[in-house]
Amino acid sequence: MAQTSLQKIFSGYLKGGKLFLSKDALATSYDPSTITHRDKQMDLVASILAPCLRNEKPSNAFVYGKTGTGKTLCVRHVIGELAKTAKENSVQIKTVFINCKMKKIADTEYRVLAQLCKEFGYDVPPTGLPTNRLYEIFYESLDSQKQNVLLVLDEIDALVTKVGDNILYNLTRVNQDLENAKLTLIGVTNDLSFSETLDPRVKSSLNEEEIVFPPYNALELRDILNERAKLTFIAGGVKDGVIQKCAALAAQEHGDARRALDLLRVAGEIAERNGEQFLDEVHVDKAQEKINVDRVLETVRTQPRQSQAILWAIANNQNPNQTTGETYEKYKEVCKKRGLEVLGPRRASDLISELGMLGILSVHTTSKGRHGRTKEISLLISKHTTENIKETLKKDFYFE
DNA sequence: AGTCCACAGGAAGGGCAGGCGA
DNA sequence: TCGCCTGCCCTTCCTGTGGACT
Repeated sequence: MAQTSLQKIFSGYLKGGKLFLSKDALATSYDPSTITHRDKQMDLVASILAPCLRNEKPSNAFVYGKTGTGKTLCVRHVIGELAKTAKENSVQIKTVFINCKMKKIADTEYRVLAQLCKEFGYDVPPTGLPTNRLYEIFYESLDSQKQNVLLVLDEIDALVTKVGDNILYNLTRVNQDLENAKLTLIGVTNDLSFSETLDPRVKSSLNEEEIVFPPYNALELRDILNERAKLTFIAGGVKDGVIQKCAALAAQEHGDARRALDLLRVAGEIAERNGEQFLDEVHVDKAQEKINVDRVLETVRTQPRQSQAILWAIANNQNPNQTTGETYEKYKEVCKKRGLEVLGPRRASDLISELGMLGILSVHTTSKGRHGRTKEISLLISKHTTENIKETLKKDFYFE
């Protein structure tokens, strides 16, 4: 029985019209040959980094812009072109990209340094050495040959929030001790007020140049989508209005191009799965809903058990506006039933705040006068998504 | 204006795991 | 083997706080 239904799916898939030419152009990793609506920013990055080609040290720079505004893509693109030109002219340039949000890879001072050492061919243990020793290894390897090193720290705000700006202070000072190499830092962040939080000494040396990437507007997003859609879908596969709708929805979410491309891809996949010949606006609506649910479910799945227990307690409480104390009591019951260890109220309060930061809960601190000060907690997701979460926690993690 | 509640949230530190070097 | 280092999760202790109540 199951076999025939599987075969039905496969033969239906084969018989159905082919909608996609290739999905590559909608992938996050795709590097287009030309980047639309970012000429000004790319020129600026290029002119800042150009001194490399004369073996001079470029200024350190900060790149600001919200998610999906093309910061990382443009920086990578410019550096790629720079490396090509350097190679043609026999100039020695090394570029290192580090994403500071990569958990367990580059989210602490030690790990960033370990990653840097690795880039220069020195394998250091994932933990154990004093940080000073790592700095020494890094400086030695960096200075081992005459070269201009461009170090791009993507999502630099995540690193500084977590471990402070000590590491940036040390990295901006490193050139004083180098004889052969020159190190240039390029910080990429989506927090526009990030530099305000830095130590003034770090700020002045790191913030020598600033490039701001404004959000894309709906028209710009439409151009980007049109270009990518041509490479992705068969001619005539996308109905009128689809691109506009994706662009408009993404423009509402602070002009996020990544979001727009995701919408288009998921909409295409939904249409293809239904065996349809065209992609229309209904598929975009479905894609929007699916992306939202998937995002939340993925977040919930990857949370630690204790956070899941708290979420379970909140999702199963009839009261739409719960307090910290109330939530904590329910959470204790859940732990008892599930045989989990019960965390202290202090830690539980932090976990509730973290769920708030993830956009799953709405958490507001309010004062109820005589009745104290507390957090007001409610679910920030739709009823449909909440049911999905409950189902997932029940099925995958045996909550009941 | 002062009191009081129910926490918020910062600081310090404990305990554990993983690892290095002598 | 031991002392030391780091990261991580957590507890304990403490001070601070907004606003209803007196």
